[in-house]
Amino acid sequence: MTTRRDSGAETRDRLIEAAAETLKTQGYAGTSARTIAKAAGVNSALVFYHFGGVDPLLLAALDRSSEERMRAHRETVAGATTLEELVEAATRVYRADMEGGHITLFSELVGASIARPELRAEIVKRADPWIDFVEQTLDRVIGGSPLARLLPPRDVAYAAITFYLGVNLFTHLDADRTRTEALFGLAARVAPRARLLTLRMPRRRRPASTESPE
Amino acid sequence: MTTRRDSGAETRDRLIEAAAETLKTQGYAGTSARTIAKAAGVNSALVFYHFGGVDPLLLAALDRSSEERMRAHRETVAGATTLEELVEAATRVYRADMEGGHITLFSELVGASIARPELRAEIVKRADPWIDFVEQTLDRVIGGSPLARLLPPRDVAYAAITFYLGVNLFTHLDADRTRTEALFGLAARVAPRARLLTLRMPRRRRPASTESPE
DNA sequence: GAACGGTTTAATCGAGCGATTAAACCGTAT
DNA sequence: ATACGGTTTAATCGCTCGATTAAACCGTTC
Repeated sequence: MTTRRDSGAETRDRLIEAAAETLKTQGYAGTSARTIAKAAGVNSALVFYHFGGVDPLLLAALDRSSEERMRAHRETVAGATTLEELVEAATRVYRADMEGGHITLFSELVGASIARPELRAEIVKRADPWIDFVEQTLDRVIGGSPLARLLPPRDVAYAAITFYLGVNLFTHLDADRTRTEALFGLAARVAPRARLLTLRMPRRRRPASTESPE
Repeated sequence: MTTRRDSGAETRDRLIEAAAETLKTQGYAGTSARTIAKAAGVNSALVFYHFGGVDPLLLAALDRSSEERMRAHRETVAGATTLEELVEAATRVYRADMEGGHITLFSELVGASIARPELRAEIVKRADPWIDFVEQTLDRVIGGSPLARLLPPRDVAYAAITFYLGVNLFTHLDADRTRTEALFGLAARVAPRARLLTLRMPRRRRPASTESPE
């Protein structure tokens, strides 16, 4: 029973949905209050009435997608207890976010924030939870192991996010997705070896004094 | 001795320079014929007279930067004969391209090509030589080693480019560059171990029959 | 049934956009 | 000296942009 009084909620919903879709398919440069409103089947002035502007609407779209993905990823990753399982879980995460367009949403806004200082602060605020998430997950799985000293979870988290952001751009150079699949294949091939590192590297404790004159 | 007749060459030069600068600092959305021309101190109609449009000018700017960087990188990487040296050389490559803004130039255009099919084809054409370059370099250094079977140079090249594109976006989330420095630190810490993989992994030649059911 | 108020609409503003054009500019060749 | 032609300029066109506004809409409340 949709009364007119609270019909704003549905309009906001449609706008957020349309904003996400437009940003994914048209990029930031092709995203405007008019194009979003048209995709939502709604008057463009409502973008400003409900959200105060285009950028706040896009951030709302990112927030919705982010919350949904974060929930899904926490579940995906929760069961992983070895590095091998974690790499496999991460592969599923990348693939899901890539196919669902969440990476595009995220990285388009990161790119857009180049020329918009006020937007950048908002994006950073939304990126930090993801970095923390990766760090905590890594720490849970390899924390305390010798590998964690070679690869500090925080730093690896930075690398993972960097790679994550790059995936979006790379897939656009790769229309038929064969190259992207090669990336997943690479991860799948490396994953089984990953655990070997955690187990065997600490064993190798030779006096490395005479190692190599370079 | 600049005559008016061939003054077009200098104008083209200034436009290319200004186009690169504008794209780096303002992003694609903030780059227009007018903003570029203003930065070049030149009438905006000359963008169309000399280049036929904004996008061709931006591609020309990318080409100039690309050629210069490719030349520099071939030199940087030429001396590397071990995987460790190669990782160190690659670190210098990433750092140089990041600080010089070439990554921004590249990835901004990749991002812009989301909504522009005709631009995307041009970008792909310009990305392939870089993928080939990484692949050939990897093949030269680790080709034939058992590591190359675990990490096929072509696939690793895809991963390197993906990471390369991500670096640009990540640095924009990282105003003070401490996180980015952590990435370089990570590479520096991993590099010395990289060679161990090439040397010691082939030795481990156990009958892998009972390894893992998976 | 009349007033209220959250929502929606159409019209509009000034600005910047890509692109075009006619005219002016000015070395150079005749 | 004069005409040529590559280059540059200012003006202009049609368009889309973000944003605002007054009026209309309509379920709710009294």
